[in-house]
Amino acid sequence: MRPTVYVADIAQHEGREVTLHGWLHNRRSSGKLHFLQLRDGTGFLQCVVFKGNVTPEVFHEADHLPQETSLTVTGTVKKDPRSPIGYELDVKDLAAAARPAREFPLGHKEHGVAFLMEQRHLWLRSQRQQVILRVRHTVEKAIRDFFDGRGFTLVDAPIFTPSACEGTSTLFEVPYFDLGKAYLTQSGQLYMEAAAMALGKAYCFGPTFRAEKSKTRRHLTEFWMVEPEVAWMDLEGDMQLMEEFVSFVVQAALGKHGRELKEVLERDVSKLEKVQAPFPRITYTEAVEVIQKTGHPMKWGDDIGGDEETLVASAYDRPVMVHRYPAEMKAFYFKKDPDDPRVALGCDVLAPEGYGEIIGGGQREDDLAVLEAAIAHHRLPKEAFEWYLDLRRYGTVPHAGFGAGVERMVAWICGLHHVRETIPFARMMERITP
RNA sequence: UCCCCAGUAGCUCAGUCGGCAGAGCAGGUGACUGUUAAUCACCGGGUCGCAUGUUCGAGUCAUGCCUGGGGAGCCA
Repeated sequence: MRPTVYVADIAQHEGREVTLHGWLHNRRSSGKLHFLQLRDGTGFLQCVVFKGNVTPEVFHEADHLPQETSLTVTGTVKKDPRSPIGYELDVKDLAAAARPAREFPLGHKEHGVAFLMEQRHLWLRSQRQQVILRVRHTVEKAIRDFFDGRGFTLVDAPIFTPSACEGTSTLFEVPYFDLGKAYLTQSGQLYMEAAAMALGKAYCFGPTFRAEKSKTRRHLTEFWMVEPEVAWMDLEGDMQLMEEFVSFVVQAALGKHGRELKEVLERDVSKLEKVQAPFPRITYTEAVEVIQKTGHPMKWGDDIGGDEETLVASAYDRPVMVHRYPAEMKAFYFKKDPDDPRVALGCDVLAPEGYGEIIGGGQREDDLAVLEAAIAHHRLPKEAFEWYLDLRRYGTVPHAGFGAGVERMVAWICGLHHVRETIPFARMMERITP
C-alpha cells in the first residue's frame, strides 16, 4: 500500500500524483466525464474520471460502482475554483476494494426519522452526522480541558449503585450476585461530594441512566453527564463556575467547527457568538413574575416546565440562570437559603432557543442534623446514606457543584431538533438497536 | 402512565364518494466533456402493519392489537 493521503490534507499535494482510500459517496456522469464523490472520513473529494485519461475498463467501472463501494483512487491533485474545497482529483486509475453485497439503504434524498434510526450504523456516514459527532468530540474535550485547567481531578463514579441518589427518578434494576439488586447510576454527585472532601475540586464524566418513560426530544435513557463538585464553594461561586464553563465549551465548539456548523448544519452561529459570561441571573420568584406577565397561568410553587422554560429563556440572548427554587421541588441534599428557608440554593441554566435546562446544580446541605431531617422528610432509607452523612460528620464544609448534560449542550450548539442525533447510538424508551 | 398523529414499492409519499395499485427517488439499460440531491429516454419492482367485522366489492368504513413518531409528567 502506498502511504495514504487524506482529503483534509489535499492542499499540501497540489500538482502531485497521490493515492487515496475511501468510500464512494455519490456518483454523477456526463458522457466522457464521470464525477465520483470520495469520502474518506476526513472530508469529501470530487474525483474526475475523463475517458481519455484511463483505460476503457476503468472508465466503464467508474460509471457502474454502487454507492458505498470501498475503493482506492490514484490521480493528480488539481486546484479548481468550482470545488467546495478548492481541489479535485484528476483520476489516473481506480480500483474497488469491495463492492456492497447489497444496495446501500440510504439514498441522498429524504428519509424518515424511524428509518434513519434503524439504519443508525450507516447513517453515521452522512456528512451531517459526521459533523455532529465531531462537535460532540470537541465538546467532550473542552469539558475535560476546562476542568483540568482549573485544578480539578477527574474521579470516575461507579455505574452500579446500591440505591437512588435522589430517591425520585425511576432506576434501571440489575441483579447483583448475592447482594440482591443493584441500579444503574442516575448521578455521580454524591460520590463527587466525597471526592471533593479529599481533593478539593473533583469531577466525574460518564454515562447516566434514567428509566423514566420520557418520550420527548430532550430525553434519552442513557446519556452523558459531567458533574463537578467543589469544597469551600457557595452558590455564588457555583453559578460563576457554571457560566464560565458554558461559555468555554460553546466558544471551543464554535472556534473549531464554526464553518461546519454554518454550512452543513445551517446553524445561526451569531447566536452562539453571544454566549459569553456573565449570564443573566434571575430568581425563581422573578421567573414566575416574568411568566405571569406573558399571560401564562402559573403561581409560586409550580414547577417551571418546558413551555415555561422557553418563555423565560426567550427573553434573553444568552443562557439564563434561574436560582433559588422552592425547596419542596428540589432534592433532599440542597441547602436552604438562610435568608428565605422556603427556597433552596439551587440553580438551573436554561439554554436559549427553546433547548431548555442544560445544567442543574447548587450548594449542598453541609449541616448533619439538617441533612438527617431532610432524608427523613423525603422518606429515604437512612442506612443507605450513612456514608454520605459521614461527609458531614468529619470536617464538614460548604460545598457546591452541578451536573451538565452533554447531549443537550451538543443539540443546542448544533441547533438540532432532537438529542438522539447527538449520541452515536441513542438509547430510548422505544429503541435499543442498533 | 396519559394525550395526539402515522403505518401503501428499498426510501419519501399520493390514492377523491367503497369500484383495475400510483408518482418521485433508489436500482437496471442507454445518451451526454463540468456534474454539485445532475439531466433525459426506456425497464423491473406490492403480504396496502396484523386480525376480525360490515359490504356484491375494503388501501379506503368499524373494532381490537402491534410498531413507530410527537408531546405531557419527570429530568440533564
